[in-house]
Amino acid sequence: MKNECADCACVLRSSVNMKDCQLEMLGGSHVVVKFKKGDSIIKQGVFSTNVTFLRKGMAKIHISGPSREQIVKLVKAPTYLGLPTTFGDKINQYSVTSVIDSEVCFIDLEVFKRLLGENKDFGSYILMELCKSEMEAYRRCASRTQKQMRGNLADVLLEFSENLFEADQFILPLSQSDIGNWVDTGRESINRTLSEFIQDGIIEMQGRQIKIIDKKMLKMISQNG
Amino acid sequence: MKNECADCACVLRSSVNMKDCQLEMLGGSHVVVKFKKGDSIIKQGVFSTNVTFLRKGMAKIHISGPSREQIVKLVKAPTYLGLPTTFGDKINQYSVTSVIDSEVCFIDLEVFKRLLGENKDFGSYILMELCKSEMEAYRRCASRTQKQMRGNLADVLLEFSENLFEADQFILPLSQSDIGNWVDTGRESINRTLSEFIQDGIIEMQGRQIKIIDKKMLKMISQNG
DNA sequence: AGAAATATGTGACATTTATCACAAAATAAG
DNA sequence: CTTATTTTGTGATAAATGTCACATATTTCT
Repeated sequence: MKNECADCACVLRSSVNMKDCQLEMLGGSHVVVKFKKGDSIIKQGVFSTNVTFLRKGMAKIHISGPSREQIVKLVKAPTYLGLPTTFGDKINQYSVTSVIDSEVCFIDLEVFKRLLGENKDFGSYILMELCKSEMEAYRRCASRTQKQMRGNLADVLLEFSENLFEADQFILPLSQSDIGNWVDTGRESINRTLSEFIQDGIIEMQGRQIKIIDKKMLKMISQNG
Repeated sequence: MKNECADCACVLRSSVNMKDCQLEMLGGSHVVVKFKKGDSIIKQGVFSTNVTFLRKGMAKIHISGPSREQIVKLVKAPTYLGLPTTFGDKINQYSVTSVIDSEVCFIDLEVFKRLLGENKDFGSYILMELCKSEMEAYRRCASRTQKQMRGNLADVLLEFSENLFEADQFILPLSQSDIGNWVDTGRESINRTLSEFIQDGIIEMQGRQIKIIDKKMLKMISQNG
């Protein structure tokens, strides 16, 4: 396989000054693996000694809660997967599953750590990422629990449209019951609320193809709760 | 004021190898401030250039959600406060308020950053802390949203008993409405559920003095949800 | 100490969401 | 291409919790 690590790393190059020898070090210790839609990339409870980087595609991060599986967030490439689970413990604390065909780069943990120590920029980049995602987690949790259905579903649709696909039209990569697991409700409620949105002319839907018609209204719903 | 930084830092010494010169650097750039119960230590939305370390006491971390204030977690000394908010952005992303009389050490951000770069142990210690608290946030959020009242309140009581005070008897540092803001419900529900627990002989209560009688039952309630 | 503000206890009632049940459709598997 | 499995659509009902309304304590402030 061609060494695609420079590509991988170029994502970081914009913000991080990475020396060629460090790139080589990365290049020498990585494996790229393809995952199909629905394949498990990281499994909660399993021992792991790799840092995982999502090169292409999209994945859901989920954790098994007291009664059901909870989707914590959806991420798109390029991004590291499971940094917190990698550093805190050798045992994965959550699962990651691809939701569309994806490519993942597995990097040896020791090499990664050495890099962190050697390259100050890289270290603070990772630190920042962790901080951002922790803050994000707090905000989302507060949002989820305080808003009700319509607000939460609006958030999900906006998240797809604005962050994940950056388009007003997209194909939902999740089933309705997954969305339910994301916003803490049953699939039935999701289904009903989607129907309401269609009725109200906020979105159009055919199968999993979704088109956002009235984004302003969606934002209103997201805000007022 | 006597330079108490060696004390402060000794917390880290167990896990981190900190050189004396580095300790001195810290010592030269810190200010210790006392806070009374209820005082605001960090205010969401305010500009900040300090790293904040809780030397003594206990504090609540809270964030303003869409409709009300959400308590994210309670922490006790010794611990850093607001690392994620300090690094991600110069503007505080959440608030921290002392819930009992406390002492806080303000450290210059630049000095802290230099230290991070110089001392690899320290850097990875901080990294780990961030990872742990992110994982904790995920777990808690899933728990909160999936359990109902009794389960959540049981969790809160156990958190006080096992982690914060490490005793079966303690004085609640939060009002019932604060607890409501913590577990996403109104003060009325908290009140009623506390009464139930008393009725069931699980706890005793006089004013804010709480005594846990049947911890086993409390854990049962916490688990089954 | 006395007044004002904040916190607690408790009932009645409305609302939201969870749950169950079952049919129809769409996808995946052989 | 046909069968099995997973998803989606929709009604009826139950259960949990949010909300409002007051009374009573308790704390804080001057």
